[in-house]
Amino acid sequence: MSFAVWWIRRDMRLADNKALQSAAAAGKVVPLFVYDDTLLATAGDARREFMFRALNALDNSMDRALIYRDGPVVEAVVEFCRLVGANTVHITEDFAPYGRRRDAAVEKALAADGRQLVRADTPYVIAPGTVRKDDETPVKVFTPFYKRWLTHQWSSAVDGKVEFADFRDLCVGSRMATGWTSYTPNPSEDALWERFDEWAPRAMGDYKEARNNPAIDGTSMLSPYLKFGIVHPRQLLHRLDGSAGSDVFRSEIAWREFYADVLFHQPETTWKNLQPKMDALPVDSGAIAEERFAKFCEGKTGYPIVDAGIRQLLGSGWMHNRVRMIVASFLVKDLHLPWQWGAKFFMEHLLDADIASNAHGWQWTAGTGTDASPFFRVFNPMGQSEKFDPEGEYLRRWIPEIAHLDNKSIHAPWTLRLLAPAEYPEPIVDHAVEREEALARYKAVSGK
DNA sequence: TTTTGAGTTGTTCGA
DNA sequence: GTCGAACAACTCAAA
Repeated sequence: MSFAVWWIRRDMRLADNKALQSAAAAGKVVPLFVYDDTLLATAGDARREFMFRALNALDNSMDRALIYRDGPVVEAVVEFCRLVGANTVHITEDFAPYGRRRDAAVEKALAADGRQLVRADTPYVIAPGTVRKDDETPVKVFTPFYKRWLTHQWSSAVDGKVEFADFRDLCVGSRMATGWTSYTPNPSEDALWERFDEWAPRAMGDYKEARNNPAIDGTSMLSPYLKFGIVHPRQLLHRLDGSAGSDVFRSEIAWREFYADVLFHQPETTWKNLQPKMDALPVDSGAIAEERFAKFCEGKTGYPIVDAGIRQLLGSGWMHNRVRMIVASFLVKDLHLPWQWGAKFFMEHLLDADIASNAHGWQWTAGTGTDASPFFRVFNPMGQSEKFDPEGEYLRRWIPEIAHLDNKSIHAPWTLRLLAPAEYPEPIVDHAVEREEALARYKAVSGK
C-alpha cells in the first residue's frame, strides 16, 4: 500500500477538495500540516487561534489522522515524505508571492529525492492567470474581468472514498496556545454551513443594501472560512440562485478572484504602488505621523465610526466591509499616511487576512491601484456614519463611552462639548481641513 | 489604428 | 429636504 501526502495549507476542509481527492487516488492519505514560522510571524493571536481551532476541527473529522510538523517548511515536507515513504505530495496551489516561492522550493527539493509535488486544486473558482483579454493580456478593470470570469467553466471535486493513514506518532510540536481568549467563529465545516443556511435565506434578498449597514447582520461573515479554505468559493456559488442579492454576492466572490489575479501578475504590488506615478504622492512621516498612527491603531482618533471599526477589529478579528473603507480612507486621506501602514495593521489583526484582497483593497482606497478610486472620493467619516449607521447602533456597540449620546451627536461627539477628553478623545485632525489637504496633494501628483 | 465610452463603494454646492 | 452637476485627468476595453 502506498502513501500520499495531503499537505494542508489553505484548504482545511474535506468536502469538494481536489487536493485531498488527488491524494486519495494515489494511496492512503497522510494529512500533513507544517508550522511555517515565516507566515505565522505576520499573524496576530486572533488569526493563529482561529487557524489552530480550524485544524483541530479538521483533525476531529479525520479521526485525528492529522500530522503536525515543525518547519522550516522545505526540509519538513521532504523529510516527512522520507519518513512515511510517500512519493507524491498533493496541494491546493498558493498564488501569493511567498507561497509560490515556497512551493517552487519544495517542488525542487522533492524532485531531487525522486518525489513529486502535485498541484491539484486552487483556492479560486477560476485560477489566477486564467481570465484574459482576447489578446491574452491580463484584465485590469473589475467589470470586464467579471464579465469574462463568468464565461469560464469550472467543476467541483468528486468526493470519493478517502482512506487515511495513521502516523499520529510522528506528530512534532504543539503550538496551539496563543493567549487569545476573545470570541472567534467556530471554524468547522459544519459550523460554516450552519451559518450559511441560517444567514442566506433571510439576508440574501436584501444583501445589496443591507451589506452596507455595519449594525446589522447583512454580510455573510464567511471571509475567515474562505481564508483558510474551510469553504471553497465554488461551494458557495452552488448555493446561489438568480436572485438580485445573489448576483451581488457572486460579484463579491469575483472581487476576491480579481485581486488574486492582479497580484498574481504583479507580485511586487503586495507592498508597492501598482501605479508607479503615485510614488510621487507626498505622505507624512516623523513623530507626529507616528503619534497619529498610534492613535489610529488604538481606536482613539476621536471619529466614532473609525474608532468603532478599529475596536471591532481588535476585539473580534473582523471588521465590517463598509467600515474597512471608511477606516482606510481616514488613514490615507485624513492622516496622509502610507497605505502600507494600514495594510500591515490589518494583516496582523484580521482573521480573514488575505494578502491580495488586503493589499489591493487598500490600494483602491489610496488611489494607487488597479481600477482606483477617483482622487476626489474622500469619505466623510461623519457622513458615512450617519448614512450607514443612522441609529448609531454600531457605534454604541463598540464605543460604550459614547453610548448615552443621542442619535445625531453620537456621530460627532465633539459638537456637544459635553465629554471630557478622558472619556472619549477629541478628533486628532479636522476632517474638513485634511480633506482639502488630500485633494491638493492628489492634484499635485496628477500634474499640470 | 483610432475612437469612444466606461470606470464598486463619494461629497459638496447651489438651485 | 431633494436633486443634479461638478469635481482631473487618465487608463482601459472593446468596437
